[in-house]
Amino acid sequence: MPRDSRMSRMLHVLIHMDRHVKRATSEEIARMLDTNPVVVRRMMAGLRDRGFVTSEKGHGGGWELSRGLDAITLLDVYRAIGEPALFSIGPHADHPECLVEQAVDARMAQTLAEAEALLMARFETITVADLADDFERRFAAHRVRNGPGGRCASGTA
Amino acid sequence: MPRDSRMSRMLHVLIHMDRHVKRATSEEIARMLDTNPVVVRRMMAGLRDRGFVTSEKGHGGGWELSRGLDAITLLDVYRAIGEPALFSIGPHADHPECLVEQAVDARMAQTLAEAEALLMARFETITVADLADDFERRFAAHRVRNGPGGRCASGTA
DNA sequence: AATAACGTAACTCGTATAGTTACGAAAGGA
DNA sequence: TCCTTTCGTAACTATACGAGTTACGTTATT
Repeated sequence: MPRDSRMSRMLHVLIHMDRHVKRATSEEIARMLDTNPVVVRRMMAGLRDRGFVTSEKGHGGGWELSRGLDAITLLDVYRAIGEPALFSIGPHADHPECLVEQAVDARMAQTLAEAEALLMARFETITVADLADDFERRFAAHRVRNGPGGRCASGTA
Repeated sequence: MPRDSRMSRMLHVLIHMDRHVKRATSEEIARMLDTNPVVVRRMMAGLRDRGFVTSEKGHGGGWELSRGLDAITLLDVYRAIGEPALFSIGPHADHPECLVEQAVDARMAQTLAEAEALLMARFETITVADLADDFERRFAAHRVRNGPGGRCASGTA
């Protein structure tokens, strides 16, 4: 399993906030993600700084969406969590002056950059609302199979 | 710097073996990569198992290319080192039954798979000989700037 | 005031590559 | 035969970074 799951987890949270909980504390979100409130605050700080969610302290506080899911792209979320490294493979400058190493690493960098550009282009096109629609389709199919039930098959949020 | 540099390093070694050293011990290769002979043997074991290089024990032993660089693609090398994980981002199954999580992770997986397919297609197209040609062009330009000199600007191999 | 919540620093944990040590096996030379 | 060179490999340590945890401060509501 890849080491960095922040993007996936933040998307998960945003959809739950839109569909199910409206305002949620870090504690509640932590239960959705099966983790700790501190991890949640850390991951969501960037989303707050960029205006996708707001946080309120004190009684009745918590997190709230500050715009519609159709106004948040996957690229927005990727940037909000700090644009973490995409690839786990890459160069390692053993002898930076070696022209062989330079040639190899330049091609590797260029090739990875193409893949990165593709990913960024996709991320820019897909909104969180698109993912929420995917969820609705799965949910409809789920109701056909299992009959009417809770809003989330997991019962956790 | 990405954590896994095996592919880049193996490409570097293959080109040096073709152009400069023909037969090299793990010790010599370790110096090219500024590392340890054991690390070299570990990384090259897969290349040997797939027939791209041979290893000989004892006096006068070492590593040797067993085919031309134009018969080795980047995909061959990627596979030979064990097809390591490409991406450092991805899902994290917190609540596998949650339909929201499923929807998010399915899209993420699909998008990453597209980028992976692009990379694999590129890797399949590019041969190590292409990288060696890149090196030759850099070397020619280097000689124009600095006059005739050693075969490798680093002097390390 | 007391309580509920976020904000954040600082530390530990998990995991995978990289690096190191140690030792065995094989090949060739003296 | 014995010694040296070299690969093969297990096992351990070092490093890096996201994730998880603890602790404590701040703010807002009751």
